[in-house]
Amino acid sequence: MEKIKVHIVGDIVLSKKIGKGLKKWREIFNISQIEIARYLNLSPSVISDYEAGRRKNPGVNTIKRYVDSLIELDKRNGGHTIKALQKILNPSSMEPILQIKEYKSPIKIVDFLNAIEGELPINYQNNNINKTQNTQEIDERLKAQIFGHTVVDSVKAILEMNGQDFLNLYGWTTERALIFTNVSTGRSPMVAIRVSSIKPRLVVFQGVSYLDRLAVKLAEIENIPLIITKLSVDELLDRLKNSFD
Amino acid sequence: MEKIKVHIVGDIVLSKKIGKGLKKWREIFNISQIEIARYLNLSPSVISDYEAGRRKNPGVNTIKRYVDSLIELDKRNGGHTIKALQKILNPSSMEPILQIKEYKSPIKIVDFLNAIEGELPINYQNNNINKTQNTQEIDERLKAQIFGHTVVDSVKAILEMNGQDFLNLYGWTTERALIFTNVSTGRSPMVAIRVSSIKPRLVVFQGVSYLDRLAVKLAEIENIPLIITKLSVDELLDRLKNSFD
DNA sequence: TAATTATTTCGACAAACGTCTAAATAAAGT
DNA sequence: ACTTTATTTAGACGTTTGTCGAAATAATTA
Repeated sequence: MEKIKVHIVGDIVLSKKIGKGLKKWREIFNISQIEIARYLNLSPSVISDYEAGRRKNPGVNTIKRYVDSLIELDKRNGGHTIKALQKILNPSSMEPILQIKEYKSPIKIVDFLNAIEGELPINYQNNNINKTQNTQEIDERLKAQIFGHTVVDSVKAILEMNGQDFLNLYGWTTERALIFTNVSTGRSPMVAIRVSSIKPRLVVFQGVSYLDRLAVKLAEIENIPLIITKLSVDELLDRLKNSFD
Repeated sequence: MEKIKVHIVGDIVLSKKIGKGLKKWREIFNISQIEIARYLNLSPSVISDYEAGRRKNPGVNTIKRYVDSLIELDKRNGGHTIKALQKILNPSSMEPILQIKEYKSPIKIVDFLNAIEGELPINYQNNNINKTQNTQEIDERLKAQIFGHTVVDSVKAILEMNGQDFLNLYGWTTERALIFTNVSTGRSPMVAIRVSSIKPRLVVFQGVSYLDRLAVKLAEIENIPLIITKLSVDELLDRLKNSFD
């Protein structure tokens, strides 16, 4: 919110014509001069004077109060303009999460892999794109530890979650497995991880019909081990529920 | 560079004490009051008055000239502070962006659509999923206005950008067209928009071979008009460059 | 077409700004 | 300790801002 305000104010102050800058943002927020005047307890002609550039060097308080009014009035209108920011501040439904668990002690990825009958994708093992991805290095990374897991229905997640929601997948640590069920190709979940700022330690796909090449490549770029399991959703949830305690 | 200036100016104007805000940035740039005074052809006491908050509501030109002097004097001294700030505020390469433009005045989406020979996807028009998506409502939304556009190579964008980079696509307003080139199915770009906090006003796909159904559905959920263009990348960039001035 | 609402234009005026100059104080350098 | 440089403080004054209110114009609605 504050960051957006800094950008709006900075943009207006640096406009070649301050008045036009004010008007531009008022139009973006879809608010009338009369509404702003009422909010600020000013005559409507004052707002028109501002936007017409009657004064060549308005004071900074004028700009601040004008921008404040845009934001507050937008809020009152259940405002779309700052809706994305409001979404960030108010987490929405967690329904796409099927199971989330923090472990009492860290678990090695190789043990996790065994518990869910997971396997590395075939072309992951034979990949020549990243020459460092040899057997020895994969073994090294499978020795890494995780502290929890989150199971997500990937279809629901992609449809219902936004950036902030994505952060909520991580519990208290990102050192965890992120498990996507009903995946199909795997591209969408991996793209979502790609654009997210926070990365899991391990990604597991359940329900793969055809593993997408870009998904594999993105996993490599992110340096995240990618595992496939052929268990059903119920069986997977059961195994996870009764393990790692 | 301009972005840094917007950030500095916005930060100063929104400071609880403008004078302290000015001083903070002067100290960051490691420049003396006397240097600023010389640059601006003012008496040194004037700069001190500014920073001491002698006047409660200084004019925007005062702030602009002060910040200009910081930037210009830093440039003369090798630009070290500017370079450091660029790293902080804009960490990675902007290479995936092919073109970014702010319009001098708002453009109707319908006019934009005509300029790039854009069309609505077939199943978008006939879709029954969202019953409100009838011809009349689509026409209404095509009357909406945009204030700029960003053209992005979608393959490079997905591979090289993270969440913060995605915000950089928006210039100074989200009321813009986001144009993805070399799209193929369109699913990845639309997923990326899905998980991003900030949404464009309009999405354009270039280079579509098979339009993905999920991409269309995501556009509807986000309430973002989705347009397809058959122009080549070069032709598209050319048309955009020479339009909307 | 007429009524209503929104915006623009402009004169007026009290308050505040922008800047100078002079003198004092603080900080840095020798 | 002394000198030099940087910064602060305060009085003064011409210029500009912020705002009101009235009237006119433009846009929207009935």
